[in-house]
Amino acid sequence: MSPPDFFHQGDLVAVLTTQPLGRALDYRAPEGGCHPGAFVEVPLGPRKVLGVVWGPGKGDYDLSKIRHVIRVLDVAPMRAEMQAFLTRAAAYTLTPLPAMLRLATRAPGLGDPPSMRKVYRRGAAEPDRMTDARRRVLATLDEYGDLSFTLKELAEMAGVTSSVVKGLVKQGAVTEENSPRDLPFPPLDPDLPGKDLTEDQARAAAQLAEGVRSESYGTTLLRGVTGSGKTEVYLEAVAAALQAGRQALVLLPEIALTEQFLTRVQERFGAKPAEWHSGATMTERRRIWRMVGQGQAQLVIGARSALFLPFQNLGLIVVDEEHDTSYKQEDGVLYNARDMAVLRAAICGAQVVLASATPSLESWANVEAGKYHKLELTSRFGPAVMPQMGAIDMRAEGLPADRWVSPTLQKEVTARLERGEQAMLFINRRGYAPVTLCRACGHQIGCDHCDARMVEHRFLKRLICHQCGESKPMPEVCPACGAEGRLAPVGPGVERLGEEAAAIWPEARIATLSSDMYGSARALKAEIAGIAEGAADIIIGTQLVAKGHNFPKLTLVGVIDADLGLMGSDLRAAERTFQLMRQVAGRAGRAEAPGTALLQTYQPEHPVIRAILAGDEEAFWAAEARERQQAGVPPYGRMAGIILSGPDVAQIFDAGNLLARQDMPLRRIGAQVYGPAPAPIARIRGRHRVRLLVKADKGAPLQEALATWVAQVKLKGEMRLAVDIDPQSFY
DNA sequence: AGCACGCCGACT
DNA sequence: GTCGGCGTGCTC
Repeated sequence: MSPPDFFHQGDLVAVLTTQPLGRALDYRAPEGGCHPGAFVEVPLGPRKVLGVVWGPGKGDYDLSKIRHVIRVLDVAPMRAEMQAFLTRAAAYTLTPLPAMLRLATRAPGLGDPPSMRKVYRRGAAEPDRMTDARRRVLATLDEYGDLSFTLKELAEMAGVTSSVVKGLVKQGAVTEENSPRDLPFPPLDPDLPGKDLTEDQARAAAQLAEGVRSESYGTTLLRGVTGSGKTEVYLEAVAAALQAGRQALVLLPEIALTEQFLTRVQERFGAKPAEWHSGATMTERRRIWRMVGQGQAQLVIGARSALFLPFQNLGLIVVDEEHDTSYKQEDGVLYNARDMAVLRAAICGAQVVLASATPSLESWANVEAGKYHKLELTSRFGPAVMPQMGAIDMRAEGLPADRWVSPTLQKEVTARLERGEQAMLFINRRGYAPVTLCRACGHQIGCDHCDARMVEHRFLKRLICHQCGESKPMPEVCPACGAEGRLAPVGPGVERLGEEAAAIWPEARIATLSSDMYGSARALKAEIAGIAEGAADIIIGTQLVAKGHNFPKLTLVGVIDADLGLMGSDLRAAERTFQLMRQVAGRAGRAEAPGTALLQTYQPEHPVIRAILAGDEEAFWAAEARERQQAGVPPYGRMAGIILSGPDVAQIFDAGNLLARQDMPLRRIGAQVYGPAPAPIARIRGRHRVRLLVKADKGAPLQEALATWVAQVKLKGEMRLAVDIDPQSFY
């Protein structure tokens, strides 16, 4: 029997709230009735809470106690496919459904009446004097017919200042009126001419567009080296979605990427898309949420949480830099946005494009298994070629302990500077030094709340814990033995490398780029743009610089410590190092000048280093796949992490041991439990952490088994248990 | 998540 | 006797 499409006043309805109750509660439909999926306000005890009409009521509760829905909110009802997506995502990640719903209602003031603001449209009168600027404003308004715009939008679109618009208002040529604050986004025009595509790109674009036009589910891995024009190609898929009247979503891993990206979108479609990210204001969030829900935002560019926006007619999801580990949410609801994108698309009949120069092994394996299509972009724009790569064997360089730039690398950088080119030194460590050591007693300054060492940030003049963000001023005396002036920085960070570079090349203009050195993402973007145009000779950077920025004058990249990340028990360490090194190397030689990438390493014979140097990706993936297959780990097996946390170590270990002993539900599906062991970071924010790992065969029903297994123990007090399906990070 | 209820020890 | 600690349970 299909679910009813309307509930009349007094009908029993099941309402799912964002309160952690674990299930929907029965209410009576309000006066005027409601649709399934309606966003409602319901009484819960003494409070009023937000909820969604999930379906017909179960009727298993004392009828006399059932209360009425207070009111239906003035937003588009949640679509059945969104309900299905949340339900399946909750089941997959073993997250309570209310927590999932919370992700989908992350907009402020959902229940508020629409707030007002001033908007501008074409008036009847003509201005007394026509100027160039005025003409542009009126032309812009005429172009969009009856649509109206805010002052800022209109001025920006016409390329004038707001005073021009205000002048026109005085003359009556433009009218000013109050209108709801949440306005539709300016329409995008998919029929504008795109950039010229190479034959390779055009072929890939055509295939993606064809997929989109099929209006059915499919996932394509779009692989192309840095600078091969992946963005232009998938923007054509976006164009196809818009032409078909469907919405599109582009997920990006870093907010630092969006400015460059928005400019490209604007060039392609003539207007800016909606931009959803953590830095968005409350007003922006509410507008995007509402407009997406009304189908009046055609394209959203966003961080992973944009997946939970209420799209009405989603035809395409692009996951750019799909291998990026920041797609895995690491606190709160643990989900991988790449996998959830595929799930959402499968439910609503949309296409997924996973774009990367260095795909994850998971995606590589899905292509091999025939689940994903694959498109390769090989040719590059212009004369640039992939950089030459070489290793610098640090064992032969005889470098003093507190220096990081080898003589060989130094010589190479100097040569570039003499030719007026740019060089980049890459190190994946923020701050000045990762360790602060007392030379008197050997004490290393740690965080008071975490089992982690504090990192000196000389630029901020503080010690910072990279786990919990706790910071304190740099102490004068050793906190352990009280010795004065004996604290010494150990190891390199990006700031310290900058200091060394300034000593080696006193004449050079050096720019150090680290996310914590700029007050805002905007300031950082401006800085990067300046550097790309040649405002610096030497760029010193962390991870940040590896992510898609274009530096046309850059011809040399020196990777200071290519060994970082090769070590440790993390099963993805080799994969991540491989991807990172490839990306960094891809920074060099994007314009006319050929590039070189040099990796400083103490283990030049390591398979990962050798694969990078040889540029032999297929060989690397094949070897890595073989190893994981033999070990039965993802993507050839399934894993889950269980983190028990609480204030008392003994208590969480007891709970962990109890769980490990009651492993019948897991044994039944042939899964094994390892642990409990202290989580690699055994204490975060004052809470101790213990971890169990579960390993199962690929086809095993892991989630159901985990659910029954975990339900056996009842945690008391402050103890918490979190299940992490497909863990990415092992520390 | 909140909030009430209730069962114990430490105070007026 | 009564104030308040927080462990337990409920919310349609």
